[in-house]
Amino acid sequence: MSEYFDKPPQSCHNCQTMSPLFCLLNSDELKLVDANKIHVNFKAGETIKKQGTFMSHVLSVNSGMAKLYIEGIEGRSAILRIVKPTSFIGGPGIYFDQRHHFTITALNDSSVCFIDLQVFKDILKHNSLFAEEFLKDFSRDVLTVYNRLIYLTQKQMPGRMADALLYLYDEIFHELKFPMILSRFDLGDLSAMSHESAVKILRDFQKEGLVRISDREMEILDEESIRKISRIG
Amino acid sequence: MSEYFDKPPQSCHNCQTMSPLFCLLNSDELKLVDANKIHVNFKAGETIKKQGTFMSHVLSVNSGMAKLYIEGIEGRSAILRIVKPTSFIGGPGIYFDQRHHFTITALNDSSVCFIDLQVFKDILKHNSLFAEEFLKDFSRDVLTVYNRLIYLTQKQMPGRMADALLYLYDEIFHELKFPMILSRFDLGDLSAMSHESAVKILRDFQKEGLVRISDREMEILDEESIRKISRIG
DNA sequence: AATCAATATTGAGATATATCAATATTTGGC
DNA sequence: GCCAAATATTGATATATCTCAATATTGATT
Repeated sequence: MSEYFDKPPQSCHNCQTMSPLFCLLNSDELKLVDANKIHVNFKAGETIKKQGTFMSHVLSVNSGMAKLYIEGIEGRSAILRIVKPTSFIGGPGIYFDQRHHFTITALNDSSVCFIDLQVFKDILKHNSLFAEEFLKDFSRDVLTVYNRLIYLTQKQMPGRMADALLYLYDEIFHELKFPMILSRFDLGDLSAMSHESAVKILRDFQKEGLVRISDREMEILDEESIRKISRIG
Repeated sequence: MSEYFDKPPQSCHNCQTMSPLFCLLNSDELKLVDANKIHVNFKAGETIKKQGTFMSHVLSVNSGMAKLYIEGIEGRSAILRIVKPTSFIGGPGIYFDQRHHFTITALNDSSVCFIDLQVFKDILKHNSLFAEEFLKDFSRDVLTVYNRLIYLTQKQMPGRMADALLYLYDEIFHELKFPMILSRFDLGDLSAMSHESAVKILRDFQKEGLVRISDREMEILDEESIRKISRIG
């Protein structure tokens, strides 16, 4: 009995947390998705999808935050982006090799729908508006990676950390004060530096009054200066 | 009557240098492409497409090599890939914002077809086999960028240079001895280091007998060692 | 409340890498 | 073939960054 029935599997038709992409489906298509989806809850820290595994489904995150990262060399990771509700997660594996090319880990308790990949592809083939929007989404993600490639290879640590903070502000929380869901290790993985360096840079920012870090909260106090540090690298 | 008529504009139907993607078009679609394409020759060093400009066309490189790079911070560039014939070039701008997100410069004399973007999109919408192949192509490119992101941020210079050389061998020339079409600046941009560092690393490789560099030619002498350097970073 | 494990912090030292400046070499244009 | 400009090379030096090791703090579990 327990958890299994706490949240009765609801139909996609009256789902309040559907990712915007799926709003473009008509009733029949939604029914198809409904019949071929699996809904799973994850606890903070759990792995939602593991890099390298077969891509049997695409994902839609209904609630909770997650980090999406590439597992690189000798255990090091590069966080590509933070996933917030409600968003679709596909990736280059859909059309290339049907594998996941990143790992997704829940940062807090999350609720995720897994939609059968073949069903997803079939719908995409027949609904061109949906296809266009999917491609737009995918392309936006690609541009984020372009951007990350540039700033991670061409800026030094303070600039990279500033970019990481601005990313959290601009793209994820839209508030200068936000809950610090990322560990120092995570911040290092997001800005391509060791976690010790992440600590030191943040300490410097704090000393100069640019940010305030208290228990599980981060506040950008001097946005202009942070943006300047981002700019001058 | 000069260059204009040296190479009479040939029809796409009997084009011998069509990129593989376009081989999936039927006769009518090819006719449409034919009627809405422009063919241009470039000299070595010329800019084929400039980052930031409006994407009115997609490209197909018929002959010649080119470098495709992102213009980053303070004039620094990151080469994403080397373009060889015959290949299609689109990019994330097609579906996101109709802009070019990289610059393409001819490395030697090149011949390029520009295909009207709207025509391309229309065909894509109606030919699902073509669409699938396009997506596969695009996804492969994205994975290349993923890969580059990891190796540029997680390996040190010798590993990055080894990867650059192996990229040229594995993906572009398929021969251990190949023409050195890239300058030291370019090699630096391909492996995220200053051109002076590129020179020094190559000198070290040469001293240890791993490669041979002579006028405009590069030869990988000890592939195993180069692969090992790539692996251990 | 006590304990253990994970995370965070710090500073010292080692290392990787960029920058600068000087010189050499190559290349394209005349 | 000569010249100017671009490219390549080199070594010295400055700087950025990582690694290591030690300590502190926090969080989860009992």
